[in-house]
Amino acid sequence: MPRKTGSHGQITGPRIRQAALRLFARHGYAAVSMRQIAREVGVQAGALYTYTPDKQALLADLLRSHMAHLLETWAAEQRPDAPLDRLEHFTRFHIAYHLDRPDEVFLSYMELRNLTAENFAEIEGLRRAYEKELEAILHDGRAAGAFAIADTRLAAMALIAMLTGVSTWFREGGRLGRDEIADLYWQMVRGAAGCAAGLDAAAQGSEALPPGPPRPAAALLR
Amino acid sequence: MPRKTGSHGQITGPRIRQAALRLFARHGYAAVSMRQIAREVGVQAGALYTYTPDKQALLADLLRSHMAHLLETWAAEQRPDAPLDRLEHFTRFHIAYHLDRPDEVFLSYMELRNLTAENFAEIEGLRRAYEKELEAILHDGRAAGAFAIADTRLAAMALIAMLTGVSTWFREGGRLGRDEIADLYWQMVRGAAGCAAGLDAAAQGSEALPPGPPRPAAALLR
DNA sequence: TGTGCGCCTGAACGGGCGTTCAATTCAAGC
DNA sequence: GCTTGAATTGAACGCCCGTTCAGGCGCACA
Repeated sequence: MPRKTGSHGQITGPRIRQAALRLFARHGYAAVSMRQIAREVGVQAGALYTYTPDKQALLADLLRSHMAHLLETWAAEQRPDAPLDRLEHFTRFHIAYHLDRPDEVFLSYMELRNLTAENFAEIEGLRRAYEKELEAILHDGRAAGAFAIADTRLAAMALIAMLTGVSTWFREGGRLGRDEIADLYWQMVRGAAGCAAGLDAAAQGSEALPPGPPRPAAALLR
Repeated sequence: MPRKTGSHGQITGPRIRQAALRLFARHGYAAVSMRQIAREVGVQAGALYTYTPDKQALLADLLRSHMAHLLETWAAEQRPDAPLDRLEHFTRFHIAYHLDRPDEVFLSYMELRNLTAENFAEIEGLRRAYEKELEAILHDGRAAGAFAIADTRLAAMALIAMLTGVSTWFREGGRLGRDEIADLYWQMVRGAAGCAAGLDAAAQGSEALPPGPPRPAAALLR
């Protein structure tokens, strides 16, 4: 069983996945060819098939491992007990995780439709599991009287959509830093959850950034 | 100038746009061929080029007319004066408009990256204009002391992301009706804006759908 | 009834697609 | 230094792509 140390297999495999992730996220699954991916890796197109059975499996693997890693990372977090703290924890975790992985996030939201039915069902299941994590927080918090939420399922979908949206406009080095953004989103999430402390804290927030003088709203983000 | 009444030009043109919209939204711009569009219309591929200079212009036209129509429709709305009413009006308008046009919405969010730089700049400008409409509401409302919003630009992006997200999970005939959905989203928007009346109304909302007994959260939407 | 033209066909163009595979390279183990 | 087998090449397969264009059809007008 020769050829172990000098073997490129341990290197080329990840490089292919990395190149595919970048290109799929930038141009879309259907618009990227296997030859483009191979060129990015510095290899001929045929070599890709040592590492993936086909293009579809390459996409499915990327989405599956992104969702699995998200769930694992979330599961490994230390969780607070109080309803409000749990919600804040989820909010800040979600934003930080998504800001760190713009390509993965983009891919996971855009390319679900390019999965075969079987792969779609699997990835969709992982996404549901993540949504259920937030829904459980909302549900428990409501039962404890901490949140005023009429429908926890819809609220979970709405909040995740709001939070994930950050990665569509965030640019490194833009007007707002990561911590600032997390603070601002948390303020809105708290309010949307109808939590009792929301108003006071929001008032504090708008003191920190005074509401009176209309700051120039044009030269904004990106 | 013969051939007027029996001319198919008035029919085929719109049919091409309609077919392209449906197919682009379902499968993605890059994954749909001109031949597929033509087949859907019942015509040969070459005939498409009587109505569009190329595939890119077809996409750009669809996105441009969607955004333009959105802005026109919004401009034609009767607008209330009070900050809270303005925000509610925008919220319900946005949800109703987007629920009625799932394909257009999907396309406008997914295919921006497939536009040429020139087309992208134009469509992006229209989208900015729409975002500015919400931002103005938030800005004025904050100045009037009705909202507790630290950053109106971020808040506008966050709220639009949240509201637009409805079209990713809404299915006709699902668990929640349109009016119910609009009510629930409005409740969350009001809270996120930190508006003073938010808490009371949210409490009312969770009376209407009692928070106590954990309703089955599984057989949910779609 | 003939003419003009809007509309559409159907074939063709050059090129890129996903995938396969025999042949080659080359380092590790014997 | 020979064997072995993983890694990779490069050519080939059949197919579909976006786009062009000469030609023909059929209706409104003269």
